[in-house]
Amino acid sequence: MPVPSPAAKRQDTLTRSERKDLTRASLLQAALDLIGEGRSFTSLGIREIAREAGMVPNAFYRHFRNTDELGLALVEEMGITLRRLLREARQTGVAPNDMVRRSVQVYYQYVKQNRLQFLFISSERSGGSRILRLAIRNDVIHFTNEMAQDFRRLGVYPDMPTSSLQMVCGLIVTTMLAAAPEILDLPPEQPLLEQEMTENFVQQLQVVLLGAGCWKEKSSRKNIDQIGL
Amino acid sequence: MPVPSPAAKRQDTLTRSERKDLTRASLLQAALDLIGEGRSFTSLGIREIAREAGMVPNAFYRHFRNTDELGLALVEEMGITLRRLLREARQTGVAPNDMVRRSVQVYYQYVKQNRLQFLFISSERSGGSRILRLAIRNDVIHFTNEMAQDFRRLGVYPDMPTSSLQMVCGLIVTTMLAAAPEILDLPPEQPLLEQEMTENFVQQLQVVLLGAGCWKEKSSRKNIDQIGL
DNA sequence: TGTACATCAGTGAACGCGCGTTCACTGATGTAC
DNA sequence: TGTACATCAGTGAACGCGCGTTCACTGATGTAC
Repeated sequence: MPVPSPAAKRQDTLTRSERKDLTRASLLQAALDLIGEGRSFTSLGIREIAREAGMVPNAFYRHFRNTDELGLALVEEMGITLRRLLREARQTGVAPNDMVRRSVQVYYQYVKQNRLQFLFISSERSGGSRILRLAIRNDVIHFTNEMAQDFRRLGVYPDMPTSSLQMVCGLIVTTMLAAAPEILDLPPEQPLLEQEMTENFVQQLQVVLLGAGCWKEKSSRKNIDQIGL
Repeated sequence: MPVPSPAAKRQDTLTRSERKDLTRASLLQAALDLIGEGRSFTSLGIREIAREAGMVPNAFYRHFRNTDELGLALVEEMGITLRRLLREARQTGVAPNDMVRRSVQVYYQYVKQNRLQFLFISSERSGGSRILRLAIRNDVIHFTNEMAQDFRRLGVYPDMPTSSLQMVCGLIVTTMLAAAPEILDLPPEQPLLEQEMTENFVQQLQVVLLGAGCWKEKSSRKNIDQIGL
């Protein structure tokens, strides 16, 4: 009879609900892994996910009623990931030089490190099931508002009304999220392409921030129209 | 025996290949219709599309080898739609007042009128099959470049180098495309929500154009950093 | 112009397969006494 | 602490169904003479 390894022994001491949580987590991970293999979440089936997680198909029902419900759990995970991103960005602080470039680099690394989650968000944000789409959009709005609060707290654009600050942050978030799928589709080991994309991204954010700096409610519109567009 | 109606008679005079083109078009329309019913393109099947088009499943193969090939045909249609949008915007000309707001209204109407196509682009732009995704991204780059050429021709930002103009147009297009799914998910008959969304959209574009107006290659970066972000 | 033959868009039936869902079950974990 | 029972996460088998794909076909349209 084999002596149980420390790991096995540790597993043996888990309670039933702890084991259940582990299985649930492995279902979530299985779905993400399948997405990582190029499948789209919308096309995943219960049997497929259960198989990838190494269990019998109907065991799925002990954890989720259908794939949409599993999707909502993934959205929740993503919410946590986004909040973590903001926290990290906050800790980077308001550096004096090249702030935008550094933020872009942080974001770039973050997207690559959380590849599967960003793949999931990017593709389900406007495709697939309506329930999932709205849940993601809700989280994105949340994220945008938190960013606006951070701006306020850090004294960025101190004279700007809150609603305008939210509008500007919405624009930044849109730009960020649009960049994610391009980052993820980038062929690996192509530092030149990578640099070009990053540079483009940096410049776009600079344009937005510059515009926000000049922006003053209604009064500025006339000036814009005079620019000639 | 019934006298053939003028329409039927006209149909009778169609050549074989003309009839084939009509069937093909009805398959494309069937796919779009199913998307309009809330289905995502990725999850559509050959049998489903053929059924919606009123034909036997295997007739599908006379026109496309698989759903991806049909998707590429839809992307091509979309390319035409986008070019039409640019042409219409061009004809509107460089009006002196409230240019941005008017452009947004044109775009808003355009998205609603071409609802199914924009639903298709929005959801397949970053989800689903890689082939489709890349094809759409290619068309979007094309669209962006054409917009940049229009800007140049119309003398908008005359001192800006072409690469920067493209960067700015990329930002505008990103913002436009991000707005599409929100426009499409808007509950109907809610003029207040509609107005809020439009207003937000207008302001975001104003910020971008304002920023582009101040933007001057490398020299401006220092200023941005001094803003405090 | 009329006839005989070729083409080919669409049909109808059939196939094997993986799907979602159900059912009765097993046996380890948890609980009450 | 030990025992008897309840709970319930995961199993194994089965179901009916719609899927993609194949095959031989039909009959109107097109072509060659």
